[in-house]
Amino acid sequence: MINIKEDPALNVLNHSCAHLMAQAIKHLYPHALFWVGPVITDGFYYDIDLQEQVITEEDLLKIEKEMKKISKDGKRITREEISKAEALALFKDDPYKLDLINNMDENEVVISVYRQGDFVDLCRGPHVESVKQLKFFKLLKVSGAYFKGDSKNKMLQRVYGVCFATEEALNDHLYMLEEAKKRDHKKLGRELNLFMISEYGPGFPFFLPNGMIILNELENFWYEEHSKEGYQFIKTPIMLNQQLWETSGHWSVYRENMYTSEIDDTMFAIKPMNCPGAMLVYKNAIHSYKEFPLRVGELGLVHRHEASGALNGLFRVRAFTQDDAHIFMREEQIEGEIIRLINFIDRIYSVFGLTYKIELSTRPLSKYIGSIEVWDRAEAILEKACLEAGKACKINPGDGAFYGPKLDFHIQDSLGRVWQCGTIQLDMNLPERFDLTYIESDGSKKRPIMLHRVIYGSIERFIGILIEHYGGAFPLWLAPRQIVIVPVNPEVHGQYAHEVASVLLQQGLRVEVDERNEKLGYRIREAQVNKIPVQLVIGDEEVANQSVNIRRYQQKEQNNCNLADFVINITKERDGKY
RNA sequence: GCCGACUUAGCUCAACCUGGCAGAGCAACUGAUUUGUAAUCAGUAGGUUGUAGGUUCGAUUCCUAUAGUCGGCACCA
Repeated sequence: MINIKEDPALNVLNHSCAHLMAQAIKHLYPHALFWVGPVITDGFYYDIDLQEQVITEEDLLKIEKEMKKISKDGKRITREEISKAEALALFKDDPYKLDLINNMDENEVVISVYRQGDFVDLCRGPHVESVKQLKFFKLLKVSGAYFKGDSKNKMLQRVYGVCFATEEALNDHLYMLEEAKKRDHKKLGRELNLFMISEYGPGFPFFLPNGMIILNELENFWYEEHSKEGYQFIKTPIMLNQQLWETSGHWSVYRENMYTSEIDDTMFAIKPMNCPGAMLVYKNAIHSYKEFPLRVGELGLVHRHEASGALNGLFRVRAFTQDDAHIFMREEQIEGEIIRLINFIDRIYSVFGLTYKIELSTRPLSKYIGSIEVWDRAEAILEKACLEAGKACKINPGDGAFYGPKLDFHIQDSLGRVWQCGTIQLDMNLPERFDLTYIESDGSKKRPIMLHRVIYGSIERFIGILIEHYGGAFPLWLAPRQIVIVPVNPEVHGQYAHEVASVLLQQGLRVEVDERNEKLGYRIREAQVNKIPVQLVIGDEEVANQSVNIRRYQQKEQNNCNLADFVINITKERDGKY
């Protein structure tokens, strides 16, 4: 997907198109006031205060029409540099522009306005020379957006659009958006019977038999890989009492998002995070430096009361499984452990062919605990580890958790939306709150360093991302239905078909025999539609040669292969994920 | 939670604007057909139109509320 914001030519084009849209909206809604209209990754938007009026998606065509009219008129776009006083005078009736101008320092920035016909806007530019150049655009959606991004402020209306230099480029982009919609995990999840969400439990996903297979494969894979990395595993309770959450600090900070229930006059909360339980496990024994780094993993089911409007298929749910682990160590072990983790995460993602970006989130400006020196040191270690591991790392200033800095791994879905999956977080809070200790080599009691980390992030979300990433056509090891055997004539070839099936079943492959009373073409089509990786057709020839005829998903060619070789090849493919 | 849109058979959609017996394709089921690589033919069944109110002689259609879903915002794994 093209990043319009980072393409210099498209950036200018889209920015100018945002102005064109604003001009058209001003024509149609004379009372409209405009806040800002920036370029984003997939186009542009403008935030508008329509004062009681509403733009709905139906109105977008009308606005587009007006934009085309203005574009045809072909007015030049001109730049003027003005003083702050002049700017304040020019926009004296526009509180939004006054807000912007008042926040500008004349000595630092040049204040400029751009004019096109009857429209003038405060803007840094640059812009195209004439509105005539803005021909191939499309308004895509309209939504609400809080003024200055703060939910305490009033909501403005935000209209999104996109602009290209040629009709082909625009059409390609729109086509791609349509294609991406076909990969939507909610749609594929229903079609392939992977999961469902009932209105009786908004945000609480149900996994269906096919989805369960994917879930189990991912969990098995996770356990295997973590065992190799020296992890131990635990399972901590779903519910723990109020006192524990007070100790962890969640009761005061996170209470709104926690589900609670009273048991025998004591308040309990369903865990929104696994850490406090893991702390109790650590404290259950006395630990020595010799055990470090102590890696304790847990596939932990957590529940969080997420805002209703945030829910979105498997991407955002109220109950999910974190592939959590807590690692306890000495300070000098941090860097090595983090490098090791980055490589581990990289290896896992590469199995799925997922690309990702790492970001380092640093100390928040206000709400944080611990000393600045400790934060600086921790951030430096994270950044260094990232560089040592050979990964680029963008810095997100002030985005860290209150308890420590973190490295976040961001993966893109099919619509180009970015999801945080993996994260490595240093925690400077919980070891203190739970008074965790270990015995140093000199016999003294010391406080261990602890970090939390996840790789999938949430298995539910990760499955959503995988569904879209693969477009529902999973690699063999993950495919819920791996092989369909289609006897040409079930009555004649059915017996051999079942013999083949039982050989494959013994290898732990997921096999079905489709002996329905339907034409071969029908059954093949059905297997293709259901994105089943391997179809084996069996007729006279195959029975005679003790062979199978192989056709793969989305391929037309067929190959004959004797059964024994096929079994070897297919199991090798399944087990060779990397 | 906020803004907007949407909700009709298992799925995809029609009828709604302009109130008057709720339809189609796919899937399912039954029968015929016995099939060589993306849809064989015929038939059957499937619905308190998300829910609750209201307007009306009459509501899937108009109005109100509510739930859920989707696109964003805010939040976030």
